[in-house]
Amino acid sequence: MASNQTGPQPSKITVHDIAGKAGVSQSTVSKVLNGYPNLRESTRKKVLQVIEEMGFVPDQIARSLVKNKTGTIGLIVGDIANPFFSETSKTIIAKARQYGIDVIISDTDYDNAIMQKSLSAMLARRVDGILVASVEREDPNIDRLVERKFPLILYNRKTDNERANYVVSNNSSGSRLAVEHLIELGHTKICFLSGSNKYSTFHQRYEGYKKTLEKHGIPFRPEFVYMQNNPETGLCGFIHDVLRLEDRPTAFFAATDQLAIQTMNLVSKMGYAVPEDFSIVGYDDIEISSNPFVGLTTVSQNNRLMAETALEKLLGLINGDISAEQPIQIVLESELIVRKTTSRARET
Amino acid sequence: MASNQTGPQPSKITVHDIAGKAGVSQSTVSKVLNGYPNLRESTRKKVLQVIEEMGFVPDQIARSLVKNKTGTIGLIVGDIANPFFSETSKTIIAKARQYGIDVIISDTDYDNAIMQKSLSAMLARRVDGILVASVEREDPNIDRLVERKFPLILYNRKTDNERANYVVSNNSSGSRLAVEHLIELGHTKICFLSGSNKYSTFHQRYEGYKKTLEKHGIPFRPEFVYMQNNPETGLCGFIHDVLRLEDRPTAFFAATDQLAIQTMNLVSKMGYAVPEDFSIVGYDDIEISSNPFVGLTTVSQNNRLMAETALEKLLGLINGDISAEQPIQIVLESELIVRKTTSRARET
DNA sequence: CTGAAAGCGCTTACAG
DNA sequence: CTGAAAGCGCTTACAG
Repeated sequence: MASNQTGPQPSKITVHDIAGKAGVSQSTVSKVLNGYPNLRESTRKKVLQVIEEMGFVPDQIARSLVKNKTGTIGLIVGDIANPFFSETSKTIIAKARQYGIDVIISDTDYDNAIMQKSLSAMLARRVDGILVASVEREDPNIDRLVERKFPLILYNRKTDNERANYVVSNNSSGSRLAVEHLIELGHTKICFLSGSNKYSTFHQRYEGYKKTLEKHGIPFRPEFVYMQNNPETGLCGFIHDVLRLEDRPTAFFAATDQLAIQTMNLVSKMGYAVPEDFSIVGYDDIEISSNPFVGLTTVSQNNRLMAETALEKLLGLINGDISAEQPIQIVLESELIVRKTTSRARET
Repeated sequence: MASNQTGPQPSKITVHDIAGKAGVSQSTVSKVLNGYPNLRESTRKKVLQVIEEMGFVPDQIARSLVKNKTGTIGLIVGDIANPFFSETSKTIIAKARQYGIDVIISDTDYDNAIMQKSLSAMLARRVDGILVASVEREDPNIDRLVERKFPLILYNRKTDNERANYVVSNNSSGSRLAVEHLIELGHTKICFLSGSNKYSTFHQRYEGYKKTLEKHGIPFRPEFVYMQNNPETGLCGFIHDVLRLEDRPTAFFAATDQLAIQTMNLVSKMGYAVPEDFSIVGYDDIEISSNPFVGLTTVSQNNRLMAETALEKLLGLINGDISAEQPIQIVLESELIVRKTTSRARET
């Protein structure tokens, strides 16, 4: 009976208190709480009334312990300040709330060590399932969860593990859309600007770029490819170098809107005009891109659908509506949005 | 002994299993887990080894139940897709992780009903404390928590409740910076564009705008103020109306970068140039604003500091390092960042 | 239709 | 230095 140091904290009222006031047993209170059917209507009423009067809210921690289910899921993103992640998180959080489930969020900053820690913290906290928005193509921690058949859905990026559940968009065909648009405009010297190959998204966008060139009989040129692990540092140097080439590019296809916008900034600082001197296509259709001041031509993924699908499948897995035997593997199509950063190539 | 429907889920290993293998009692295992000092070094070693071997991770749910502490906090934002909220969330999530505490996130979409539900869900889930990034000036649910002295820190926006803990920036002086900059450039006909008055941020920015005009002997004109509850809908109409006035404004001070950028778009569509025809100042310094294509002059809050301070204070409250007797009320200063959307007024 | 009892997986006095 | 026991706040068979 130590005095509570936080002061007049209304000392927790429990199912036991309700039972007392209502003149029933704990079990009965619990049964009304859980919608148990065979209860006399009058006792249900009475209990409900006392609960209301005392403002009782059952303790989810205790409930979780016995039910072996917490009503929480984990959400792991690469960078919540990146619009793609925050927009999909918003969808997931809103939808989860509708189902009464809470989300524990983690931001890995694309760091494997943090990913691992987040995963194990979430498991220790007994989340019912996990959504991962950014994995590398190889990730042993994810493999372990897949093997255990722990409810897990990767979205946006997937691992190479063939048994993993994922909801991604068709990055290869997205690239094809972008590159063919450029080709139709008469461009043949097209640079590819991208993030690291260790992510399936960039890997596939890169493959799509190469295949599309090949399909149209355009030679692939390694010196036209920028695919740094650290996309922020070297872009400026790359652009300068590639523009110094005798046979320089007339167009840039960036695997990311952020990269596309940086490129726009760089070339305008160098005195060039977009799209007059260079056509630029991005990928992602983040919010800024549609801003009239930017007007970036880009490949748009259906973020909302991706996030909703991922959550829906996860919940299905959790409550057993969906069998965990067959991996869930969903590929969404993307579309090209033509705005004002692309135009006909000057020299054909 | 029902067969587990999820299959070869490695049936949960407990402190009891560890105790068995290590030849000690549960209590002892628990003691090494909790760093209890008086233990023979050899038994500690032994237990640690078994834990390692079996890959045992203690169940946080069970631990939370008995410790009456969950190691989680709640984070409530108005709109995670808004850069201000996602950037501050990132800071909070990262810092919380360093302390080993998990964050349950909620996005209210500025809806009071969702706010209330989020709050009670978090309490039921027994979070150790709550951070709220967007409250209205009046909020009875918050008042109740304040009265109970539940660990709670408001940041960015605060309620009118004088006992509430908060970390905000000085919105009034931020406005003064913006308006005086415009006045120095020779502007006297300055519009104020803002979100709803029901938020302390906008309320104070509005007050700052009015006071600064007054201080400089410039008459306040109600027709120059746009302060809709729904900022997205009516801006276009307002701009058109105000520009049709005989004595029309030469500058716009927007209480939000988003509003400022929308205004830039609107007036450019109408054929005007910024800053030649109109000067525009924003508030927030979101990422796009520094983009060379936008180059918005704006008031910058120290988001990172605000978020860090809020979390730090919350943790202090939770572990009792900070007394809950005196409200924690911190006001951070902001600065003006002059870029290229403001210039000298044409007609003086 | 209702209640007594056991138990979820831990921790914490209390004894020894 | 270590263990037996009680308990955190619920739910769930099992009896009746």
